[in-house]
This record gives sequence, C-alpha cells and structure tokens, in this order.
Amino acid sequence: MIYYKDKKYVCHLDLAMELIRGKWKAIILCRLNNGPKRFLELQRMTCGVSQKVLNEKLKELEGDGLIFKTTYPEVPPKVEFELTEMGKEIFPSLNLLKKWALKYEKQLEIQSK
Amino acid sequence: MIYYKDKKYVCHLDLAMELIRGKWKAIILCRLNNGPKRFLELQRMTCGVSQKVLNEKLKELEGDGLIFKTTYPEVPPKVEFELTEMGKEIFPSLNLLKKWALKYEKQLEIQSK
DNA sequence: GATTAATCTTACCTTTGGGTAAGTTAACTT
DNA sequence: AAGTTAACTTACCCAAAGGTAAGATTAATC
Repeated sequence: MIYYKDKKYVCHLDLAMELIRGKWKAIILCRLNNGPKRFLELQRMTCGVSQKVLNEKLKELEGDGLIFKTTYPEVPPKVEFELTEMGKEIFPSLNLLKKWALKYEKQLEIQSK
Repeated sequence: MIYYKDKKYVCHLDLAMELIRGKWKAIILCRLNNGPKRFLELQRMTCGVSQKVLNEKLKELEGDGLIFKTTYPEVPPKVEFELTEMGKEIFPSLNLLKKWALKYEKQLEIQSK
C-alpha cells in the first residue's frame, strides 16, 4: 500500500495508472512527445477535447510533474506545454501499449474509418 | 479515428487505454500474470475491490478478450480466471509503467506504509 | 433444518469525468 | 468603438465509475 497526495494505491502500477487516468491524458502526453505545443495546437491535434477538459488535464499533468508550461508575455497570450524528464520517460510504456493494440487490431475487430 | 464496439477512439493508444480503464483493470491483469486465479483469491490479492466491481471488471476484460474463465461444476462453485494470449502480451507495457513509477518514487514523494 | 461455502446479482447512493455554452482578459487591427 | 485573438474560467448538466449492503444459488456439513 502506497500513498500519494493523501490518497492510497495498492501498488506502483495503480498509481502510475492514476497519473494517466481519463480519456485524454495518455493522448496528450503522446502528442507532446515530439516537442512543445501550444494550447490550441494541442486541442486541434486531439480532435474531441473540449477546452475545459483540456485545461483540467493539462493542470493535472503539470501538478504531477509530467509537463510544464511556459507563458510568453504577449497579447493574445502564447503558452507552450512541454514534457518534463519524467513525462518523457513514460512514453516507452505508452508506445508499447499502442503497439499492443495495433498487433491485436484484427482480433479486436477494430474498424478504421 | 478508429472504431471499436460502436465507440470511436482518436488512436490505438486511446483504445488500449480504454481496455484497461478504471481503478482495477490493470491491477487485475497484473495479478493474473503468474497463473490463473479464483474469484475470491483475486479479491483478496487486490485489497479494496468490492465483489460487484470485481465482477464487472472481470466481465469487461473477458468481453474484450483479455481473460477467459473456466467454471468447474462444483458446489460451492469454483471459477478460475486466466489471461488469454492477448492478455499476456499487454503485461510488458504495464510492467514498464510500474517501473516508471518506481523510478520516480522519490520525486513524486510517494509514501510507503 | 440451519450453517457454510464461493460466485454472482440487485438496489441504491455518491463521486468523478466529461460535455456544451457562455463569459473574461487585454492588446492589436479595422 | 467594434471585432479578433489565445488562453482560460464558470455555470450547468448528464453519464459513468465505484462503493455498500443485501439477496440468490445449491450441495455438503453440522
């Protein structure tokens, strides 16, 4: 049993899953893997996220130390989101997951449209 | 954009995450990695799951082809849950995730109790 | 005939996640 | 002065996730 931010988890995998929990976090991390991105750029890359949720998720990822943001003092504002070292290092596992899904694409009867 | 069971996903990672979404699925898969387990055995191994939720999750995992169950015609019933080939092959990515969390244990200020 | 056993179900409730739609900010453009 | 822009924020809503507690099953055992 381990604790993180006053919540308990049954093991490290449990916690790791918590950090990327939800519809969008893993996708966001994946999108950030090839360089920093601006807010709207990120939103366009992940068609379907609402601004509200994207903001929430980015804040959570930042709060957990997976990404950081740079705010440029311009108007209209320019903000860039970037992976931290820890954020970069989670990519291999996400990539393996992706490859796994690709491998079993036929068996799962995934339809590409 | 891909489709699986009439729902759409932005990419294969999105779908893979869906298959292990929720508080318990990844943990269950991990527990099953060293051999088949009975229902109550699984529940005791993952302290905290309610019977209801464990049942739901096992059904979902079965429905997605990650595990299968064998029911022995006894009373009281004996049921064993086991990883399919696809289920076994997701383990490396989960294990990598776990190692990642272990690596950043100090930085995340995880408390072991 | 009541108890125990393991698996699964049902009813009910609360929390969380994510969606839409609209508003805010502040400087630059027209 | 009104419109445009990027990045948030806020109010509101609905669906999904997960929890507790209780019940169903059914043969063997006490």
